[in-house]
Amino acid sequence: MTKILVVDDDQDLRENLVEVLSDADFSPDSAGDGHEAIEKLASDKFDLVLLDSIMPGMGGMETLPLIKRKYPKTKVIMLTAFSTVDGAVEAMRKGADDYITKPFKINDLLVTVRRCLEEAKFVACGEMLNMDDTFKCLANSTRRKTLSLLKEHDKLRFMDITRKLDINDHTKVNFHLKILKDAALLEQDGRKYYQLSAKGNKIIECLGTITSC
Amino acid sequence: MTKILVVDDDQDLRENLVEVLSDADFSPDSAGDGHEAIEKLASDKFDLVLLDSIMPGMGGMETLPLIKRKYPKTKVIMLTAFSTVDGAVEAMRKGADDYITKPFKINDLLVTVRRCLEEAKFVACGEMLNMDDTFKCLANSTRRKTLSLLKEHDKLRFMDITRKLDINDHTKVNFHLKILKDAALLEQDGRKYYQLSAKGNKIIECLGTITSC
DNA sequence: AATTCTTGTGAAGAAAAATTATCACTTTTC
DNA sequence: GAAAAGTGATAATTTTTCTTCACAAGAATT
Repeated sequence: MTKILVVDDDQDLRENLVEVLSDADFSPDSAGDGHEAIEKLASDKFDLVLLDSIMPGMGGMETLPLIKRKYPKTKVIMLTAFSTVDGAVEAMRKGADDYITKPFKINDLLVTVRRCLEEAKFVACGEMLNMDDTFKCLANSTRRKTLSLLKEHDKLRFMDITRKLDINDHTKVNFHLKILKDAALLEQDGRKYYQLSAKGNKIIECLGTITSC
Repeated sequence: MTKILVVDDDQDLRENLVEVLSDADFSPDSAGDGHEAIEKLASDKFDLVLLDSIMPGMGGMETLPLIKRKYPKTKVIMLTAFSTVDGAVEAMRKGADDYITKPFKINDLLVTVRRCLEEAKFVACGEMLNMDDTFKCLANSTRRKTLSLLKEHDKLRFMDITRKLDINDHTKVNFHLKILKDAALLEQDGRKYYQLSAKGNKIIECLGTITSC
């Protein structure tokens, strides 16, 4: 059952939303401010949070980055009464997955909620890919260098890679290229040029972030 | 030199922005619509794109996802005359890094541009140096599980980890914990509780991103 | 107070996996 | 036809992981 946490200081709205979400076959819970939301999230796993941006105590704008840091997979939709473009942009920059202004039609909210969850599902299925191979691949510096070479020069041939890596034994490079290919981090086009796959590209992106800490 | 591409159908604004950006020590170029922008991006590497959302031909909203798919590292700031919350949210969802409504003060634009570029610099700076231990660490699924356990429950004791991993031989867990400690991904407090180090925390965050591609 | 159980740590050798070196071969290019 | 590019398989080597034993500190039990 998909669990949704409703965070709003307006008790009426909260109860109303909980009821609507229940009717829509979700499993909702609610919190009255940011602190309570953090507590609920710590004790229970939620798929999505509906977060009011302005609340007494800890508001949604402060809570949002905390939630996203600790539970990046949990989707967050911001709700707000006073809608400004700046506010919306700020919320999205802080990691909100969507943004809805009050008053809203229940149906619009449900549409947004479902869309968010669909995206989550899409992401989750990618997780099925065995990450083990991916990480095993990345454990080797020759292979990491190969990936970053291919990031820089979009396409390279076998011997180009060998020379750029400054490795005299070309069969050794071949060995590593095969492993990279098996992990689907790179692929070959018709002319035997090696290039990063979509997955390889993403990985390389993430590598940048990791490497800079 | 930081290269910026200004994409707007209004020639006056375009020339104006190019001049301002030049004065601010950037290296600007410009395009009159989405197609032209794509062409310029293909032939030249840009660090940032200022993209008008509404243009004859191909508008910014269509161009944005194309740019972001092909050049994920290139920052994109959307510019738009008719500002609606929905429009801003849509742009951010499509991968814009920021959003500015016209008319804007030149200074505000420069502030936004510089902030975007700072973030880019942070991501880009890392070369793959002495990350070897870190990646070797992550290559093992037991260790990855350990890290994510510690992400969930902030602190854990040795035997807690052993049981949660469902491993009967505790010395095996000890072996992996030592490796994690050596790689500075986790640390122990005075009461022998294991917890993620700052580095470990960052890695775990990245892990989330990697896992979802 | 002695002992038993649980927790926690370390280390050496065995087993498994990853990496390298070597050889053998095909295809492409000049 | 010779040189270079490219691929694959196998044995040797190195690294990683697992197993087993050994030991110490603290809590709980007798």
